Amino acid sequence: MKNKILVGLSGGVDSAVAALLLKERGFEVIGAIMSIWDDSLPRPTGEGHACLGPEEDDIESASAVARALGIEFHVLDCREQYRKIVLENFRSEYAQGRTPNPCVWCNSYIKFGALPVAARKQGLSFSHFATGHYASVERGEDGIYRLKKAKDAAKDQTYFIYRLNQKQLSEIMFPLGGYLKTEVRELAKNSNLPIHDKPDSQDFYCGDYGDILKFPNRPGDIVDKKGAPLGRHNGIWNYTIGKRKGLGISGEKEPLYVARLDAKNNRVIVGPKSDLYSAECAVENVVWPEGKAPGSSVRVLVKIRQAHIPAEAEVFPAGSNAARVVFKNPQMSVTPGQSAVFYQGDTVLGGGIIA
RNA sequence: UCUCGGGUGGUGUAAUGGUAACACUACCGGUUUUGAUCCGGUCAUUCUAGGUUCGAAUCCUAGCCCGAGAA
Repeated sequence: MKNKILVGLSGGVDSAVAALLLKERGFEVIGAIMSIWDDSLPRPTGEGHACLGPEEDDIESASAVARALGIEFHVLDCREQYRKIVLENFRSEYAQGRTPNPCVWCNSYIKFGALPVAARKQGLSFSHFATGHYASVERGEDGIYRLKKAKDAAKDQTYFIYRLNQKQLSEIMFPLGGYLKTEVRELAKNSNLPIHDKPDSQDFYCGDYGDILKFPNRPGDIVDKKGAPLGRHNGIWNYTIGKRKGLGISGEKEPLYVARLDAKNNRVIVGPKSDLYSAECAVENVVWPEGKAPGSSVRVLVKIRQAHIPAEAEVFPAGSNAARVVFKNPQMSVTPGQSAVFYQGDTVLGGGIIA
């Protein structure tokens, strides 16, 4: 008996090759793309490919891939959930002077949440759900599913999907986990997939974030640690901790970075790089993919943003959904709203949102 | 009005006779499935007008402007 696999297509190379590989392995494959773009939003002006944007082209690409592979293809409406969960979080976090990571929310609750649910609601039946993410899932001898890093360390996406739970992990397949990006492109090309030379998408949204946030300007001071005004801003949501560009403060001996966002007083606090290091941080909304929090503190490697080199740290669980992270060496730009993901070797042990 | 000091790119400084340096900002590009970091690149003929000199940001003269002081 063949398992039926639903593959989440994006219109890009990775998901296309994921579907290709599954098909070659003899699975019956169904393709689906989720629709998240809300036409009431202004059309982004920027160039390039982003997750959120008018999606006719992506749907067309995904459809072409499905045709090339000879598989079923469906468009699943996830707009409502996307708006409620991802965009809502995006706005509320920025409003509080925090820096959200929409990819984390989208993956856990839309791609690996609303999407398969919508598919089943539409009558599709499948045993597993696959995507083109660079990550791996392994089932241990103890029956527990573990999320592990991809072979291609540079492309590993576990940081974005650490919130997946046992139920989700049990039905997920990541066909690309053992491949390098270069190999994936090669496969796409050799199989004549129509999108083999499509550039990687990189952004969440390629327009002006203000279009999504819809916040009116709220000017305030940019100050140094002592509170001395150095410049002005039009809204603290235009800044994130560690940001250097765009401050417009000249004549300093060394570059200034955003050290803190003070939502209450509508101020951006800046300082030299040396002001950006934190020895520890509190993490909330913590999840433990294996099921429950460790009984005691654990030594792990913690990644506090995508492209951060994981840092040695000790995590002290506080109840089931909070924790305190103490870094061995202070880390730069520990940013509230971003995720801290805990790794033991290649395995994702848990993670949460930096408080 | 007088005296002293000073006027170099968007900002802060350097170069005191040999064709303008450094940092910051800004912009452009690269890296990056979070507009972060990081990396590369670009941006001044030195307040104005004369003069001295083979040659001046650097010396001289006048003007303009800024700061400090002065019945």
